[in-house]
Amino acid sequence: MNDVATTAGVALKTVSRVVNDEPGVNAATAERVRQAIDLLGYRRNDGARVLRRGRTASIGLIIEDVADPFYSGLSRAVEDVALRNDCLVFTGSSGEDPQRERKLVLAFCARRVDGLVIVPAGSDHGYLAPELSAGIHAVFADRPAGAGLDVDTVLCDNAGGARSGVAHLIAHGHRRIAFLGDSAAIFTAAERFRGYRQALEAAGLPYDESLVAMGTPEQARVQADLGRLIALDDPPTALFTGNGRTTVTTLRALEALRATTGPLDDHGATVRPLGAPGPRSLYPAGLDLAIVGFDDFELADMLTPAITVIAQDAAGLGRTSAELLFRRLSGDDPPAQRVQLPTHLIPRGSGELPPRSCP
Amino acid sequence: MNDVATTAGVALKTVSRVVNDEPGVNAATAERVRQAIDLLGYRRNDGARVLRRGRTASIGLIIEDVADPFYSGLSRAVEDVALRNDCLVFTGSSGEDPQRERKLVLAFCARRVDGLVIVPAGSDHGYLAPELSAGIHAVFADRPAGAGLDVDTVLCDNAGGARSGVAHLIAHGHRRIAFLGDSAAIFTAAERFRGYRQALEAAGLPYDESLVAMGTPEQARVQADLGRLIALDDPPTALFTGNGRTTVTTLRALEALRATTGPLDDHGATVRPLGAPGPRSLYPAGLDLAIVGFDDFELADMLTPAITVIAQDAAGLGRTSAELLFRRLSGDDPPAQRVQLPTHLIPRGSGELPPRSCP
DNA sequence: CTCCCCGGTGACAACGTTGTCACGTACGGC
DNA sequence: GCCGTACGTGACAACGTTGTCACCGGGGAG
Repeated sequence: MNDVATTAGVALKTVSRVVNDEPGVNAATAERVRQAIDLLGYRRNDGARVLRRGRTASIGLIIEDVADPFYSGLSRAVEDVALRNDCLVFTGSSGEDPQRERKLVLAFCARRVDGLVIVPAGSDHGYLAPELSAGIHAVFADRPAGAGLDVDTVLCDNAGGARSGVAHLIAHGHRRIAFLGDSAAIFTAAERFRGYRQALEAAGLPYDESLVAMGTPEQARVQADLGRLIALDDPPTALFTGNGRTTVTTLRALEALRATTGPLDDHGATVRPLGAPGPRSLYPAGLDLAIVGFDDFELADMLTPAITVIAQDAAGLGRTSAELLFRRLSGDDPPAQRVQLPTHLIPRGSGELPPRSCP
Repeated sequence: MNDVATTAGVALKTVSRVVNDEPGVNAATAERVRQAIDLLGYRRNDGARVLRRGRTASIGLIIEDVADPFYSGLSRAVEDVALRNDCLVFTGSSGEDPQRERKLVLAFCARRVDGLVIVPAGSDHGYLAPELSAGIHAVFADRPAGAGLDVDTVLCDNAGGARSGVAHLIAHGHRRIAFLGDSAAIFTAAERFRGYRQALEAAGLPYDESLVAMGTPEQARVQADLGRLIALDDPPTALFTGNGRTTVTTLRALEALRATTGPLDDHGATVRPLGAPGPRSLYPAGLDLAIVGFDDFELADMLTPAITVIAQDAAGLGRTSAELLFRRLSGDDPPAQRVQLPTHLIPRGSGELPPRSCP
């Protein structure tokens, strides 16, 4: 900028004015400055600008994993809102690791982002308190902040969604419904489990601990759990899966178990055209389970049978969080609020299967 | 930092030394400084640090859409490499819009990112030249830079992959193979189309323009094109789809066309257990097409039939690009290179279907 | 005893901006 | 002729760091 000023034969401040489209510069002078800028290939250093002005026009986004479709949808929505506010986005994946989350948050704060959208991995966010009181705004998305932090929070109706999914299975005649979910330490998983129990209770069905399997969505674990469920004296006729990853893993595990057992030949199984409603399984008893999954996923509608899901709105989560953040950044300062986004059930076939007839 | 110095009763510079773990500070003094830091909740302002030192320890990543699984895989890989180099990542989605790409790149440059990983949407990157000569390094991923820019580039073997996919179909007896791809203006689409023609030529098969349909992967367009293909006097017996999105859209379009035509009853169709090898279609002649798709996608293996694909390595693309970038950032300065990553064919069923027997 | 070196510390400028204030000129009204 | 005003412009400090250099006192070598 100094060079530009010298070249144009004006003072530093005049260049600054031209660069920032500030009024009060003679048109001829401005033109001379612009020529110097082009000549020297000058670009304003936003870092210095930020240092002087205080606002960085950037926000930090911390999610569990950009590569997960749920979070990448959320991510894109945040980015769009940010861009609309002339704001750039630092993105970081915590990978469900509270240490990495903390490191990223603090790194973003050291860069003096104006605000943060956080999908927390950990449950202790004490480390954020100094940053918040230093004026960095934070919004928690998908999961709430640890105790003692008074921040805006945007959640899905996890319990309600799970409740309606399980109720849907009950309405289709199921009485033994298993719950397969993520580790109970994760907020959303716990909430969905709560919804599961609420639905059972509302229908007057007993809660049976042996029908519950929660943990990391690894194929091996899920498959082992499914094996155990099927081997029960009174096995489940339906599954409720607690998130997209678990749903897919469960489908894969079922496929693997079927391959082990071997498909039945046509005895006792009804052949149905692909995609037709009301499919009946070709597989051994115990493996023809109804399924409802929490969270929609690509191609759920193209599987056989198509998978009934409780859809949550990842983009809505991101958009709402970002909008809340920018409202605060623009000076608005209402008390911290908690927003809950609705879910909705998409019946596709797998959730409408009746309990298998021949036990 | 000034406050910390005052509180601890030392000079500014001493605090700086403590904060940066520089040697030459008395242990007792350092301890006093650290207490003052904790007391005041001080965090170093990395913006100012950057201003003074020149390096920002951040890079910019521009992709087409974070929400697309291919790019989100790439994105995650870049992020991981960056984090390993203690570097933060600005992410931006261009949405295939050259203007937005340019805006994002320039915004990142104004923030003085150390380097850029770009999946270009446009083909004119003249605007980058000043930035490059200003010392910002750039690596192009997935698609090459516009003419005249001498930068590192990491690509997939698009032509080779498509060639092997089409050759696979030919090896399974197909002679009429349609190509459904993205707009020919997109580099990868053009390359894959080139591979398609190479494979035909290598097998001595004629190239028939009426078997080609390129454009945006919208359901309506793809469906119309499929309708046209099927209505040909000499319709294709196999499809090669040019990217993941197009593959999925094509599957959906086929499903829709089948629904229109209505499924056949059992006459002339062989019933097969789900997931068993060598499926035969239940659908009307003309709709039981073999398919090979470029780019793997989640659940491709769970569809009926499972979809044979040419897998490309999105994470590898991201990792390689980022590593190339960081090698340059660490001072290495070899001439710009072009890396090509291999693809590999994953046979799953849909690509091994023979041409339909009854025409 | 003198000299030199070294560990510990601090003063100061610089990084590239922008906000504040003040300067100088021209102009219209009294 | 004088004042007030408006406009165009510039000097300067400040943002929060860090690199450079200089200072001070103590201890070992000569």
